[in-house]
Amino acid sequence: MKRMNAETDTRTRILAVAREMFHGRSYADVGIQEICEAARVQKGSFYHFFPSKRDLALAVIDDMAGDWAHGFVAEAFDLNLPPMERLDYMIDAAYYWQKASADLEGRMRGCLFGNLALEMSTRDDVMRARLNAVFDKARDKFQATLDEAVRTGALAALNTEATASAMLAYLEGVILLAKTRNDPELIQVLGPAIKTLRIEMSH
Amino acid sequence: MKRMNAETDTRTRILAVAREMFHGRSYADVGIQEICEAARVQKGSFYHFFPSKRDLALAVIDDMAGDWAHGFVAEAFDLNLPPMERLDYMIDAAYYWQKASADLEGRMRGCLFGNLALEMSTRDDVMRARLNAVFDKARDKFQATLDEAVRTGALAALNTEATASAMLAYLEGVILLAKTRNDPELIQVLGPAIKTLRIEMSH
DNA sequence: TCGCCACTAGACCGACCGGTCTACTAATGG
DNA sequence: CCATTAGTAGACCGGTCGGTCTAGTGGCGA
Repeated sequence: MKRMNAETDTRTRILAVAREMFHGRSYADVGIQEICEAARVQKGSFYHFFPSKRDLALAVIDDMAGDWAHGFVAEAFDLNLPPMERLDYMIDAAYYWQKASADLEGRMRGCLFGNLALEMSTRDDVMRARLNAVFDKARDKFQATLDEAVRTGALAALNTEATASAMLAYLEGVILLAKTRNDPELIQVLGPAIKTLRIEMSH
Repeated sequence: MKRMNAETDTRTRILAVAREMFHGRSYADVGIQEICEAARVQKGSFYHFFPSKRDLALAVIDDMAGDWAHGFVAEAFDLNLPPMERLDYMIDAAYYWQKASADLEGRMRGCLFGNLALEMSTRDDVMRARLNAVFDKARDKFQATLDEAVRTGALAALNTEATASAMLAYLEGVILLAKTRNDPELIQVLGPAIKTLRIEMSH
């Protein structure tokens, strides 16, 4: 690498702008030209860093998944809280995050991964697989939490893997509904019920 | 109307083709020309019936919402079954429906309304409102079922409106996750847990 | 029978799409 | 100090987008 200073690095700028735009609109609705303008970059530079729009999207997914893993998801789950309270913490975090963008831009953007998953799953298997991996990681976090809750006796024994998937599904569903209503408050109303979800162990 | 025979009516054909394409791919990914070719119709005819692509999408939403209301949703909820078992019936219906298209086309298409909601909610408020109305109707079905379950004593008193929303959210979330995994079986695994969802009455 | 009009046919439009290409700049390693 | 090369600039490409427009066509009511 020639440029080692990454602060306003071109690639980073493209990535940041693309993330915002994909999140707030959709993959298909955002053009490369538009991204370039917003990032104050020329087409030539863009295609120097990313072979195609699709590869940019893949990079955006990885980028945000990384931020997630080291950001508020890690916070929510690795906290010094009783396991079941961590779920409340993470619902809260989701709520405040969505509320912030709703207040700022007037509309809820929902979950980037969920948005992309529904838009792209039937069109691009590689992207689908990537999104799938992100969801798997999230499910693992839920499952670890549930395992701990069972271990400490806070929760009666259950199928933690399936229940973890169910919780992730519920979270995505709540965000979907809230986005459709354009009302982040729905997350606060419905969110806490995530703790009631149970899938028993199969015998 | 001049043409009263609606069987292979042009408008109907366009609507049917558009529904399939929007459902299996996405709004942005499907072009009008493509729709016209598949429906064996010329652009002129298309724009005779629909003022714009967006209006077509609106019509598709209404069309499918109608089919739903009189189709399997009505079946699932108006059945002569104990209320809580109706939920199982409707999970089953969702599973078989998704499995059918997965087997046929190799990929799960998910829920047309959920797909469109995430793609279009931030771009078109009218479409968002329309989708929202569809979800509201679905929630009402859930709520009526829950009310009945409470009335018959099958379920302890709870906030039926909020719980109904939660159930709808969960269903959409499960379908989202299953679509991302491209695995309809997930609906069968996670679906039944919909009955464990509970939001208590606020005091 | 004639005129009206729902409907069809398809050429055409400007804008924009994702992507390519060549020319240039400038920092770096030898 | 020069050669190399990462990165920038932006004109350009064919194709497709949603949408328009004009010229029919054909069946039905008067």
